[in-house]
Amino acid sequence: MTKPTQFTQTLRAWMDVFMHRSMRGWGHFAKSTGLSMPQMSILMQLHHKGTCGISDISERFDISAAAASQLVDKLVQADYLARAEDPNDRRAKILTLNIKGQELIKRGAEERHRWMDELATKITAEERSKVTEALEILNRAVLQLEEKK
Amino acid sequence: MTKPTQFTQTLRAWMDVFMHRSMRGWGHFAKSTGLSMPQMSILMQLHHKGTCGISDISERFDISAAAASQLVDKLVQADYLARAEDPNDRRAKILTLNIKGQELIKRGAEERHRWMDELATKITAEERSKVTEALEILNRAVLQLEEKK
DNA sequence: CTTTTTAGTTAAGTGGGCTTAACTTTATAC
DNA sequence: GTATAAAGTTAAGCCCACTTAACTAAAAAG
Repeated sequence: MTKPTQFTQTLRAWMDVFMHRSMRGWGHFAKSTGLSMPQMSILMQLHHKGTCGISDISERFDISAAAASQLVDKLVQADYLARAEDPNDRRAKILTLNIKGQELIKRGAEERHRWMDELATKITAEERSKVTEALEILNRAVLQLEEKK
Repeated sequence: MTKPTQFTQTLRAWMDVFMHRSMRGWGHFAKSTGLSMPQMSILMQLHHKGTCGISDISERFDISAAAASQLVDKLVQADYLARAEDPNDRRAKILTLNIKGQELIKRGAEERHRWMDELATKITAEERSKVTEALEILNRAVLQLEEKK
């Protein structure tokens, strides 16, 4: 690990700002849609994973299965996601975002992408390609990290 | 804006993963400390800004002044922050993190920094310097963006 | 085939965040 | 100097997330 301090410091600084903005952004967006933050988080989780069961949500957010079931039920009733029976295990449910849910997440993401587009205008084309390359490196590293688990 | 698509796509991919991890991380950390997410957010906001008043919190999180006052009161009673009178405007209060609050935030940040350190082990020294440079570019761009407001 | 474990639901009750409304105190406007 | 606006606080009440407990139904274990 050569020069870990500068790397870490820079990454930290970036993280601080970036996370601050993201969380505030999602919070406001959730409020504007009438959904609570936990509900929105479930939709995001589902967007990320594609599909999951009640117990997955329970684990991810560290809440009881009962709480997960109740939250999901509201989202199902509001038509944001579908809850189907798992053919392989008839006790389990398979949750998937339906169109309304997908569009909601897309809209939320777009709002925050706007900030990134603004960011893009503040840097030159040359810098932009450097940043792109760097982020690709990071994305690849993340994949490696996730695979190992 | 030359090649905006690749840049945007990469930034988006990074953002997705990164935000997901950060939010889950903070959520779990908040729970482990016994604080709620709104309370934790106030501490983070204060860590970020250094100092602010009740009305600032009210605006930032889009809640009523009453709600902000109540949340702050709990944090004051739990000794996470200090609420002093503003000498320039005796109606207003000046909120600052005290030692306990600072250490809490530091601890929370460190936990997520551990992930970044893991990330650092997945990339070569050469890549690391590229990434560092790129993130510095982004940080500078963010500063420019914030100044303009 | 019986027992136990696992996935999920339902119900009752708790706690916390949030709101509105009424109020105090200080600053600003005219 | 009086009126109005602004910063916070307090209280009452609502809603929602969350928990525990009791339950159903299906899978796994023995």
